Amino acid sequence: MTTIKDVAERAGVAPSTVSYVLNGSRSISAETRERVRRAVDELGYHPRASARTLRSTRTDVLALALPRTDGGQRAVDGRFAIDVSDAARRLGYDLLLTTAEEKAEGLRRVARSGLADAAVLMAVDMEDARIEVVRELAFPAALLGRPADEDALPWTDLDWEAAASLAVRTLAAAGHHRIAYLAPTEREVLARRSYALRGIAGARRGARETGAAVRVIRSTGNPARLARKLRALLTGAEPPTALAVQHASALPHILAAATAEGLRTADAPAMVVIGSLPDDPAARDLPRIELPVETMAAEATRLAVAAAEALRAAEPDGGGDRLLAGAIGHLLIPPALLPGARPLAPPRSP
Amino acid sequence: MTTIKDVAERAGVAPSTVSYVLNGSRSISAETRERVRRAVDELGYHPRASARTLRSTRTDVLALALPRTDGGQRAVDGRFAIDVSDAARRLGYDLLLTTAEEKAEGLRRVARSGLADAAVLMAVDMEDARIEVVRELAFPAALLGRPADEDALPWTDLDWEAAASLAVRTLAAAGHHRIAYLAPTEREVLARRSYALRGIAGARRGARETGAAVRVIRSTGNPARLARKLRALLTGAEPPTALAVQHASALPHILAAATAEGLRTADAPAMVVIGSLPDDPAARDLPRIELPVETMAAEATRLAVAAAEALRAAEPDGGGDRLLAGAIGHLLIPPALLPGARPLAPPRSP
DNA sequence: CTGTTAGCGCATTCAT
DNA sequence: ATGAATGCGCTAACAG
Repeated sequence: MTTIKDVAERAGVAPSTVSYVLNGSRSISAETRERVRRAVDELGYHPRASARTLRSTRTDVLALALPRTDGGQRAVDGRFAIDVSDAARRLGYDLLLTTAEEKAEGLRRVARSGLADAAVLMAVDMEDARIEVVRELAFPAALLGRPADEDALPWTDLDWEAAASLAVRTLAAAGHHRIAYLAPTEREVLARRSYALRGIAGARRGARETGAAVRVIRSTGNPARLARKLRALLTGAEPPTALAVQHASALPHILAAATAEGLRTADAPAMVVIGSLPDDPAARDLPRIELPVETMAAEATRLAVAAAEALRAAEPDGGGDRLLAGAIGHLLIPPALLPGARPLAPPRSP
Repeated sequence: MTTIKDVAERAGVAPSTVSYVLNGSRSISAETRERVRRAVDELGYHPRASARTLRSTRTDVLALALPRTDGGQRAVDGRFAIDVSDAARRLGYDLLLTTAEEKAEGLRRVARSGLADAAVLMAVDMEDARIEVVRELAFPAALLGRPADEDALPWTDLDWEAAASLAVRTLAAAGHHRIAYLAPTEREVLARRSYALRGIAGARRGARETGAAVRVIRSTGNPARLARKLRALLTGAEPPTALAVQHASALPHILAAATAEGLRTADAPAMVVIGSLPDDPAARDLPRIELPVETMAAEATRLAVAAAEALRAAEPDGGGDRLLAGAIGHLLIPPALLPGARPLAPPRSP
């Protein structure tokens, strides 16, 4: 309830002087600066964000557009959300969560009401409707994921294709000729999620590069169905001798099934995991390519902030949105294979 | 860039009329209402949040105060964050994440700058410094966790004490007389996190109630140290025949160690899990008491919103903060034991 | 340079 | 249904 006027009165100066002291946007004599400082402290004054924003058209808030997903995915999404929040805070921004119910409605609402300066978009699809939305609104945004059109907006992502290919090549190099690639869930594939499609493409590329037979299996969020699928795979004709697993969140299920069906996972896993969370204890002992959550979060945040600043810089002139197209940055993160506790198993002799 | 004035002009009415139409805070003739509606659509008008807030002193934003935790915990916290975001949206609020770096600084900043109408506080400690902060600022808040002082603020929580006690009693009823209780990490215990201390208290109570010998072991986030701890426990003198596990996020590690050391987890687990996430595949097959994330998130959000509304209702009078103390709600959620895929193992004969 | 005055940004709401 | 006042902080223009 205390305003800049109260502070000014108490310090015996004009309101504008207080503003200048607080923003440092002008030199003020050390003596009055001190007086103002003291008045601020004594009154516990803090500028009203809404007033500041109304005047300056900046909110110092970033929006994070989350997808609406099922429970299994939420832990991963939430992890990203927290890391983005950390990164944002380090750049002086707060983070507003936007769980997009329908289409891009939440994002649209946040952008148009001026609740945020820029947005980070999670769970990017190959052709993502939100890209059109933010462009149409000329709202600064960065993608946490790599869309089909790489020049539409700045983005960052793990190189899923390279990761999947690396996983397959690693297994092939260990002597495996029949490999199963456990992709993300059917649902994610059908939604054309970027990471899912690129992972599958990478698996296929790995097959071509090595000559190994790679069977791509779409996973499922339903544990019972997943177990049946895996059993059918491992007990069927020409079963694979190794597994590359992109559906990392189901790892415990997969390990259980693989162990039960004799894939030698317990003492020497014939398995590589792709995109596991850095602290996932289920993946810890396996050879794996981790999801670089922190790097991705930091970079996407940086790109979003950069886009917001570019817009502010361009605005005064009037040229505006065309200019921005040229300055779109990317960060494609190469996969790193972590060895796991035990070396990769050689294939069982048939 | 389009304002309420533009709309008014296009519709041939006064700005205030547009406002009334948009907020429905007054009856307007059907005819002009239509004209205004059309003008809004044609211009794509959306009210500026900062202007609205400046005037009305409400933001329709809720703050979520997150703790600063290590990676392992972040997935759980993030899950909560998303569920709170969902719940908030359903009540017409957006959610602002506040990763509290030092003490309650983030929360304080958000409250004082008027960025949010109320806060939900996560990861509550027994004596939580943030409680004092929000009371001092007269900022509406609800706790996602049960503090020592249960009447300071509204809160909701799983009844961890009852849950731990139930877990111990369940194991005892299955014939186990020596039980180990794997509590949360040392770090959480030392931070005096409410759920950790109450869980341990419940385990002790369970021991008293059943006469079973219950050894409480604090866990650790370091997998290697955890493995050593478990090995020492299971191969030491008088090893437990069953495990109650509150450190659910380390479950894969714990299962591995328990299996290796001969606790019969693989075919018939002598184990109950307390506070696992609803979709955690690692806990799925075990008898467990799940963390009711969705219920807790919804309730905490509801309480926070209720607190905000109570404050708004009280404000005009002038009575204010004293009034609120009487209307503090709680929701203590009783534990529910889910059976797991296989029945609980009888103890091995010694 | 340092400090002050005045006007602006936009939606809400009380009188008229 | 309208006009005008209001909420709060920023900043250009002005004065010392």
